[in-house]
Amino acid sequence: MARTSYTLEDVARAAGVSPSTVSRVINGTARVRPGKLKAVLEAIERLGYQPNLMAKGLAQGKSLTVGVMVQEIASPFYGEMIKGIEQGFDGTLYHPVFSTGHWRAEQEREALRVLSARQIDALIVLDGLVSEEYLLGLARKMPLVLFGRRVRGLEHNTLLVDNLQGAYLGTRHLVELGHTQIVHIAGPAFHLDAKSRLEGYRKALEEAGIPFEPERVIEGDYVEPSGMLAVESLLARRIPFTAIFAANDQMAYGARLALYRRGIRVPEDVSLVGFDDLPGSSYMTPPLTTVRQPTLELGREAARAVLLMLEGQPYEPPLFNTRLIVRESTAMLRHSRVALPGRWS
Amino acid sequence: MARTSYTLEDVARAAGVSPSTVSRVINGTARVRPGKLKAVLEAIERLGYQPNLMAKGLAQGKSLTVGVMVQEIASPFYGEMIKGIEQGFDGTLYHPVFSTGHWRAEQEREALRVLSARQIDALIVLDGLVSEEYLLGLARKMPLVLFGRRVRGLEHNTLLVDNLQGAYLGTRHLVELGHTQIVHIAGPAFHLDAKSRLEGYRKALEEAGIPFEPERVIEGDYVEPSGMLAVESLLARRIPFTAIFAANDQMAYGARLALYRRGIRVPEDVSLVGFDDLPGSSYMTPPLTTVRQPTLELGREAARAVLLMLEGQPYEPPLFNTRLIVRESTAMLRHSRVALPGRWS
DNA sequence: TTGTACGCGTTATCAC
DNA sequence: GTGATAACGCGTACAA
Repeated sequence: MARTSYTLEDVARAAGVSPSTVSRVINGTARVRPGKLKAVLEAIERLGYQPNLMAKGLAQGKSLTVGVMVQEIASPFYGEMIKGIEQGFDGTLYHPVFSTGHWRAEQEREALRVLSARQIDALIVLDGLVSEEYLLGLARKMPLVLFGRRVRGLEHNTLLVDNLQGAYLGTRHLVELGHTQIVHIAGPAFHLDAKSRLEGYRKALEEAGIPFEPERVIEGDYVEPSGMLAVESLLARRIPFTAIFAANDQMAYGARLALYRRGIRVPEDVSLVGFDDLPGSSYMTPPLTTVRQPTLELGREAARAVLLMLEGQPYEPPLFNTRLIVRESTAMLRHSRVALPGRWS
Repeated sequence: MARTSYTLEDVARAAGVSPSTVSRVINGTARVRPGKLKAVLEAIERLGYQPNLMAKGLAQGKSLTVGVMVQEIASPFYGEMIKGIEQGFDGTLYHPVFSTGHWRAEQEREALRVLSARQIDALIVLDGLVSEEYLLGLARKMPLVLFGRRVRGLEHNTLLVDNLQGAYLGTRHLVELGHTQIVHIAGPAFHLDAKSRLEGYRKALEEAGIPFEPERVIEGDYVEPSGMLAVESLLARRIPFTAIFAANDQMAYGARLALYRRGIRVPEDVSLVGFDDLPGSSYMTPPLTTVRQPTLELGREAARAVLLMLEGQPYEPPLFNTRLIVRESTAMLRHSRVALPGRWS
């Protein structure tokens, strides 16, 4: 295993100039005589020289690396965001480095520790439970972009989605189809999004003059099994319903399976609405009506925000809107098929 | 923004020792007098000192970073592998850094370039089209672990899954249920896995005395829409079938939707088998019978292999087995319901 | 056992 | 314009 790669000095020697000149050519830091410029460029080409980013980082006190703390790397939702973040850094000198928190404050801190040891220049935090003080402390040290949390003092670093409006749209869609017995499978109570979506559901009901009943809200944890359990619980408690609004698509998938197991048809017997519009939702059987959240764009915007902050430019985060995607899991309520608890349990 | 973090020298000063002693304490490079050791440890603790990995890397010619070239970061399949890789490096000093190739040789090279600029110490390559020579060249420079490809000379760096056997199991399952009109939605021909799975399908048919008919094989591209198109093409050409073996779960999802659209029931009219056992497959309607590939374990093993190679230890890759997961998308063939092309098109 | 001095590959600050 | 020279923060011979 000979020398693994060339150094700036090698290039300088090959081009017959000083290392500083080579550096200047590479970074465009200063003008150099055309002749030398050409010689340097050729030498770089010929040797296949690649700058060592660690050395560059050491010298400049930068790492050209942006840390991303994500909760789960293999979830369809975060997957899209990660993809967006990657795209956002594409073509720049910066590169994202990921670390996972698994929704546990302790692991999140560990993840952040790992990232900071790598001298990240900026940080993107997707959801999580780590304390606000901790985040505020980080924000003092480097550009920080937050998603899914609201922290006082970090308003300008936070990407917001109008979850309340989205949930309102989803629920109103069911109301417009004639449904009145609409249950809600909510997300975890400590989750900001979940709270907003519950509010949106409530708002749509109230607007339609349908009484809000707490027993019609089941709290899940944003993954499939909880959606399934929610439906089973509803059925076991003989709570009648003709429509379900799930706080995210994954729980809607779970709910859909529970209904299938009981022979309850979607959408003939029960209409189902999700939230997120995951890539798989258009392939659910039947394709899922859901509230689209611009996940990919959110990731791209997070990267864009970081890049701007890194340049010292001001950043004003936009409010992201959601939109209803009507597919085939929702249908007009037909009275002959209203859910009869007795029939299902 | 004051000084962002402490240096080894700060710790040395605080502990009243020399920087080298601090270094020795941190790396356990040599024994130090208990008194000083204690002082150093306390200083580290008190200052909250964290070593600068870039400087460390520069000094040792290592980056403690492992590059991972993956084709798609937001796919359920690669998502699981990435998760496994992350888990595999957890608790070690190494950290994975990802870059995506999108199944395009040019982008793959770019991704590899980006990674090598970061001085990665080792590389994990998941699938792809970049030339064998290129991979061989990389393997000469650093530990390399390959998945999804076979390259002469890199046999000991390659993680292999017995795809042929898996496809055989999936197809045989259909045969055992009485099916004889079994179509295959294959993966891209240039894909090694796809070829093996096609062979497995063929082997199971031949073993059962069922003639292999090329027109019953439709080539897809491993994503949902192609599975949908495959079924539509079959139907349009009035090729009768009572069972589908899809080369991966994502295409099975697409096929399932096409069947739903035509009112063809699964499994009553057509049985469906996939491959991979993605996290979502147990929530398909009906839950998908599929051939499980130990994706998470593969990721973990890739990390383990890299770690061993990094230590200069010999590595002998195991052959990963698949196993059939029978769920509800397959059923005994009932003659009264054999697919009648006339009825469906 | 411990400290000093140097080098890792690059950029930044000087003079020239 | 250009080239020495000194950092950047750490590991590591070497000397003590």
